[in-house]
Amino acid sequence: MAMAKSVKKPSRAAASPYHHGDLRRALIDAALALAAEGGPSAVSVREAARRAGVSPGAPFRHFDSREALMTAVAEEAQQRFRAEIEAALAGAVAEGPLRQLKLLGMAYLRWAMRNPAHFEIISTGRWFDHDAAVEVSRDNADAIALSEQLLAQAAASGQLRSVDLKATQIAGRALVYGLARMNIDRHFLRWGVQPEQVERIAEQALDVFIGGIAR
Amino acid sequence: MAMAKSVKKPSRAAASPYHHGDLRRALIDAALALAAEGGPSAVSVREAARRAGVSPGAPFRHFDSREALMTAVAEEAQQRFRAEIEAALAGAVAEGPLRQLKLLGMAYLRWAMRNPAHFEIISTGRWFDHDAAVEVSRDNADAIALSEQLLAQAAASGQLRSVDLKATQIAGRALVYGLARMNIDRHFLRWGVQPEQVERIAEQALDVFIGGIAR
DNA sequence: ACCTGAACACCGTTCAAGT
DNA sequence: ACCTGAACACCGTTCAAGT
Repeated sequence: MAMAKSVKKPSRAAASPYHHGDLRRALIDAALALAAEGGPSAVSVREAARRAGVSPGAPFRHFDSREALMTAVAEEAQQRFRAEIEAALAGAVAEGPLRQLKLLGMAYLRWAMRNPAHFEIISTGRWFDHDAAVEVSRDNADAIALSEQLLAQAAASGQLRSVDLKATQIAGRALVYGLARMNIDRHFLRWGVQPEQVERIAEQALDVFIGGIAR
Repeated sequence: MAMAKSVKKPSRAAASPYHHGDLRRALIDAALALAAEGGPSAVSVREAARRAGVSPGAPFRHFDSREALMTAVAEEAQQRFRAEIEAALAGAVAEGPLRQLKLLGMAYLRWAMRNPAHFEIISTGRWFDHDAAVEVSRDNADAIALSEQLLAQAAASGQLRSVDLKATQIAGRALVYGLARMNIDRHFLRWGVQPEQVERIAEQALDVFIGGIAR
């Protein structure tokens, strides 16, 4: 009897619903997968629990609410987003400020367009409590500061047409966010742009913008 | 007894839950109000029914599903959106194409920013079936055609820097959609823009863009 | 300490029954 | 023809009880 028990335990470590191991992690992964499959609204605590093989109440040991789970999901997505942008900028420190701005925009767009549901979660703000997501807020402030700095550099070396840096900065962000959003909201089909052309046309739009602000 | 009945009927025409009069209209209005109060996700068939003073099943006599109700709401919102844009352009037929583009953008942004929830419904596409919303699709195609025409006019009279009209057109739409979306998603607070400054800064961003594409 | 399973208050949707 | 009210299958969340 004691032996049967000791044989059973290790072999059923994954199958047994009791003592999961890292349920918190499993729930975040399930939520990320659900979002990728059906959008942020397809994330449900009960379905995440089902996929993790636990009862409907179990997730509430790890997250106070569905919103708290979404906040953790957002933090995870934000980390991936940031990593992609940092990698893109790492090899471009020697470039001019407008070139760096373009690379920043392209990295932003690439990730947003290849991970539309995860991008939607971190940017829409309806899915979780932004103030509770420390990393998301910090990364965002960092990105804003970086674009401000690059624009100031460009202005200082006489590369810009407009003197209104704040409006230029916001226009630039609105452009990339708008492109990412048009992709999420399936606007490109109405604009006659096929899915495989979206990244290319987005890059061209970014070129039009940067060409426009440049002297 | 017959008299009591004939007295009762007219005086309770509104209070009596039976034979509503125009339940369809009342449900659309309730849904519009719910959206304005708590965003599109706050629209529920049951709550709309409650506000209209009918039972939970009653709405399904008029709408096949929640999505069908949202489609009707979107059609109504789209009509208001279109009316605002047409009014703004009506007095500008004599203006140059770039000036008309700016007025088009400003009218778009004004309505989007003053009716964020209704704008979100018609533009997000997750809230209803776009193919079932004939008016929304038609209006959108019209707006695309108009901006294309204005840009072509500007190009023909040598007013543009870039030759890539398609990319320019998409960049312009991404800019205004991005600004409207940043407002919905509360990004402007993170950018240090107070609510009462949003429309002004959006206009400045639009000026930067149009100044940028102009020769 | 961590999870189950029943429970409660919601929601969308259906359908027989009422007027 | 139009609406009620009960029902069903969901969902988020709580909580006593199990291990």
